[in-house]
Amino acid sequence: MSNPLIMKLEHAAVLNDEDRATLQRLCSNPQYLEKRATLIQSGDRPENVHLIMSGFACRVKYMPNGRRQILAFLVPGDFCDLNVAILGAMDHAIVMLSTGTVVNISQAAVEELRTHVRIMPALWWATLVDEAILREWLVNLGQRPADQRLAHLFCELYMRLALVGLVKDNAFTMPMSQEEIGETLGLSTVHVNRTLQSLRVQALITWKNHVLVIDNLPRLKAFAGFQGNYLHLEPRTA
Amino acid sequence: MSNPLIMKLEHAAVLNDEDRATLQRLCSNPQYLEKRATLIQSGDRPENVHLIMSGFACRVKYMPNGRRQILAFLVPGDFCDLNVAILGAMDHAIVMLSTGTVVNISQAAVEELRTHVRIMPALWWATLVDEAILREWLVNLGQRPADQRLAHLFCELYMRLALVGLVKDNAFTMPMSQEEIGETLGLSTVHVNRTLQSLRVQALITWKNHVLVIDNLPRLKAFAGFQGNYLHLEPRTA
DNA sequence: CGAGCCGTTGACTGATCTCAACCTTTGTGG
DNA sequence: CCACAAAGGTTGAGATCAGTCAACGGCTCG
Repeated sequence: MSNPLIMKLEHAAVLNDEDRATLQRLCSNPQYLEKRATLIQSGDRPENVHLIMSGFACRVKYMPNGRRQILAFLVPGDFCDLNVAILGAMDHAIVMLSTGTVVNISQAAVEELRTHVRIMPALWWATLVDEAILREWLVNLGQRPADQRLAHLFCELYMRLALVGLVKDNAFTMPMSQEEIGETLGLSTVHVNRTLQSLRVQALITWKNHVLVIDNLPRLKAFAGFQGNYLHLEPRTA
Repeated sequence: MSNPLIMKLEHAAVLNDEDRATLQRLCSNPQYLEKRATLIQSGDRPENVHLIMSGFACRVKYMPNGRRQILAFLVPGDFCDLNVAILGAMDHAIVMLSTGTVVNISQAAVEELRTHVRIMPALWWATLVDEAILREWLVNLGQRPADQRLAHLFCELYMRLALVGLVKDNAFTMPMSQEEIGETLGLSTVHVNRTLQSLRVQALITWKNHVLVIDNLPRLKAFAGFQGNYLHLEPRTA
């Protein structure tokens, strides 16, 4: 057993066994979902909160011209819409990028969760880290050329997936297509393809069968200009 | 008297006179700041929370090559670092884009503020709207060409500034330079300049002496593909 | 009156996009 | 087990949006 939510929140707060049990109890009854399944539509006022247990999902906005922009990757341990009750309605959709499992948590259970003194700040920490990631993605689109943009995304995923135990032998599963990477980074599919080849030629990455291997993470980080502080993983001194 | 913080939060929650008095009390003793003054450095663990009362500031990340990406505009009524205590350290800086006034609020006062049942959710609403704006900026950089990108930014500023009473006769103050707009939208200064001229020629905007006039907002919105729902200003039905 | 910042313009370069074709892998039904 | 279709990956050629460099003009402020 290894619960990605618990693994993630352990980085935000010191939890005790009771906290862990509370969180574990939430995660029963996961629901199986296919790739491309829409978890939440833009405009929805979901009654349940969704938590990714396995597989990848993404936040996405659809444009009038038929294109779309992927706004975030949601990996195991990530909430999709924890705070939607505060905002009222979703301003974007949530879509699966792979098959996966998701648990539905009622608003009442979320409210109950927020009464736990160590869990509540950890949940807000997760929300604020999501926002910090969003800021770094803006830097990525605004300032970095395509090759560094790809490399930076890979570094971030490496760090985030390592956090929940999904990196093994410097490798992790990348279920999304090149088109979806393009929709994430504001690049055309063709250019993503050529850029990936360039990264492979430079021996910065290997990508085959939806598995990404990063043999030399420091080198990839240097290439991308990756500074991981925005993930706020350093133990925080009181 | 018109307090931008109160005006803004009235859109998030129903406040009573006591709430308004509490908020008003916070905003005494504003500090005057020059353009380009750094409010907070990246890495700081501020003891005080900063609230913009007049003028513009921005969130910004500096790149190793000397460039920078502006991540958000902070306008009157916006908090700079309301939740920094949860994250531990700032992952970006806050810099003034114009002269302005800012109030410093101690962490203790913020904690006290969060005990008010109507104010607390309004503060989280403000944080989540900031995140929603960030998502839309990502769409802006990832999907829209330069002219629509500029137009979209102007539409958003119009809406946000109208909220705090800073739009008069379809016009508002735009204190930032073209270079700073470029740093915001991931465009070169030269290209911002040419794109602005193009918008002027199309009679979509007028910009002179740091005042932006939008005579026909619906037309500008249509041009930009602006959908304001991400600002979450609609009155929320319970 | 000069310095410096900001805005403007022209010429050239280059990163990325589009379109279109073709190849490879995967999944499915016969 | 094969045949085919569909999806995803790859390649080439040409177009274009946006960047760079460099010069110049006009304010503003000391």
